[in-house]
Amino acid sequence: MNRNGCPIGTETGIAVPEPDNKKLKKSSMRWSPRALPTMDDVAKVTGFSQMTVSRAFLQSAPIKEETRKRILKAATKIGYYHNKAASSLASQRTRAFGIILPTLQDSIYVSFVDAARQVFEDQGFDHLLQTIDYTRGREMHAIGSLLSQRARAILLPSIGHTPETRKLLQTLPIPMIEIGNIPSHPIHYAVGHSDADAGYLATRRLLEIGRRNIGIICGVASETSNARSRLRGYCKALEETGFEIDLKLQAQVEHTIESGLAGLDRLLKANAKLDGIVIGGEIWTSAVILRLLASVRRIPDDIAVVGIGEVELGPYLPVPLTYVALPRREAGTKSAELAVKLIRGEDVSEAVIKLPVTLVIGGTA
Amino acid sequence: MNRNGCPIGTETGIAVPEPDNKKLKKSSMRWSPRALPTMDDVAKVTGFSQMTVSRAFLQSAPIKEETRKRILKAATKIGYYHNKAASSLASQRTRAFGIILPTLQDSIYVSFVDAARQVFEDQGFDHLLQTIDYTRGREMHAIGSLLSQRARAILLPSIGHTPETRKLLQTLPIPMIEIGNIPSHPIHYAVGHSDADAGYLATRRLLEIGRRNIGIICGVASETSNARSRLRGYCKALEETGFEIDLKLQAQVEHTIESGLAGLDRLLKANAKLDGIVIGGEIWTSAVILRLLASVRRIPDDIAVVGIGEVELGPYLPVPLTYVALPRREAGTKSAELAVKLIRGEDVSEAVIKLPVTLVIGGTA
DNA sequence: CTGTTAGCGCATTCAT
DNA sequence: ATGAATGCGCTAACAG
Repeated sequence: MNRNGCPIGTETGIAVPEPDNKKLKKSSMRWSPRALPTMDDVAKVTGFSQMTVSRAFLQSAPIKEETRKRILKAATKIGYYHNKAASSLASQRTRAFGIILPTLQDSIYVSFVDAARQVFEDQGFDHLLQTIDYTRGREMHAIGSLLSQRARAILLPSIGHTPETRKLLQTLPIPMIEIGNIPSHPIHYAVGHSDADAGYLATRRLLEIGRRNIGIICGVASETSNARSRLRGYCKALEETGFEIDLKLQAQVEHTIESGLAGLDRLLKANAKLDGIVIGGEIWTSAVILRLLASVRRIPDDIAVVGIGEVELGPYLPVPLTYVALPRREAGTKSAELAVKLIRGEDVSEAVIKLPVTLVIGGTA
Repeated sequence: MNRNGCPIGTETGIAVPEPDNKKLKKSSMRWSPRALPTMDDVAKVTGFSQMTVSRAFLQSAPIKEETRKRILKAATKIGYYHNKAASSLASQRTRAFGIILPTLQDSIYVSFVDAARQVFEDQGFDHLLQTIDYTRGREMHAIGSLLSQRARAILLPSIGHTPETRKLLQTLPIPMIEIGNIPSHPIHYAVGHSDADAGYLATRRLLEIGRRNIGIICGVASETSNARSRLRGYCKALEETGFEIDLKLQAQVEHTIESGLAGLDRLLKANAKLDGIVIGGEIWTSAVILRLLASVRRIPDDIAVVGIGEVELGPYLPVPLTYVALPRREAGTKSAELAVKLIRGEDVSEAVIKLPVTLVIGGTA
């Protein structure tokens, strides 16, 4: 900082700094590959045998603590990194789990991944992250990649398996742990919640505060299982209270904000007396609320709104969001713990772990 | 769907479905591990030698197309998956790149990762994703993990290397490609943009529409290099126009919405005539704009706002966002292409690829 | 185009 | 607690 309170540094603008790197031949910017040291190299340096060096890197091997320290120090010094390919080939196993995510896009799975990662790391395991971006074809690709890397188990979203895929997944040699909406017939194991419960809880809230014309915006039921489940919970709540199901109150939309807003417009146009909305997906929540406010509807006076799933902006919206919280983080922890137990050959009491969804009351309903 | 337009399915509620899995002993839910087939197994089934099976899985190996097809079909049938550990051990190389992300949280890096992944996949490479959640200690952990997996190059954010880390990174045996704000002294290679340019462009816009008391909300300059750069660009624009730098117009805040809003409040309190704000981070953008509107300021009439970085909600805010777009996706593509070229031993013309930032004009400024 | 031989870097098993 | 021999599953280099 200079006295004006602004950082001192290179000029802003067109100038681009030159790298000052010794391993780059200045003239040609070509990278010269270098081979990494092996355990034999570390052995030679320390005077121990290759086997003892190996022991220094293993979890529980008989080795004197001082020896281990000496070896690890020497290894660091010469730039040795434990070769996992060789290690897992020799030991006939890896210490890695796979995680498949539908998308990185709407950061829904962030807390899930974070929680799972923490468990794996604490237990000395790696995790291999794959994304499929809601593309069916990429799911098998991701699984293939993880199996090629000999992941010990795979955590994957429960959404969107076709019956054929499901059959194929059944036969896989490692445990598949489905996350999110618990499927009616899990492949192997499942950890998550019931999206039907979530839809039910959201709709119940609106009914309880006296709403009678309740619409829902959600994904396309024929395509995604969680949209199907949320819609089912919505219908159940309505029917329980003696309301008729009205298709005009359902907007099944694509997974984009634009599409969600179009769905909202359809709902408003087709239902003059609309007084409640369930927003069945984080991606649409903020935009729908802002659009409602922009159209001079008061929330919750004119229209009450309940979201499904937490959104970061929720507490900072003009009216703080009322929503059904889904147990993402807990699912991450529980599923990772389950995975670890399984590959340890431990007995697990349940193949399905169902976590509760909870209503968080803000100001929108 | 039934005639009422709602999905038919299992009851909502407490009931949890039982898995119908043959590989699970019903009584104990314990997983029985199975060994995966090897190339020898495939060889036996097809009648070819193990080496020919190997060729069927190699990128460019002399093998009759019909033979390859037969082998691949048999492999699929018996559930063989190419063993990457053995493969890379034998071939003395992997086909994997590492990507390190600061966080999955604010989905800033989604388009970057997506673009990079696409390049890698097209070229037949894997990618290994690691997250460090802005924690310094985890960076070396992530790099170590990637080196253990023998990644051929690493794409990593340019933010937040301490001088010591930087020195260590210099000596690594594989190319490090820094992404995002281009550092003044890249470790090896860098692909990205200038955050100083971004700050400059945002501030210029506010000056050009006649604003005279322009504040900035950004990260803590002493901690993150991109906050430092953005602040520098902001100062440069002001000084160019002959304005004094005023510390009261700078809010350096933590990477949370809460903290950003507190910063906004400080700016408003300390500067009665504040008529422009640069929001130097996606995480704060939507919340700051909503708070301004809630406090009965008109945008842009009372206060004009320019964001740095695109936000998904931008077009759907009460006033559509004016912002400086950062080349995330292009950086993903370019950096992945660079990585591939490097490990192919190809010559690259530049060690630093600087991509332009552009002003996208909405309604907030 | 296909088969044979050797060995990648490490962990297992058995010695000491 | 340490070392020696052996082989994990695959690919490189050669032969045919």
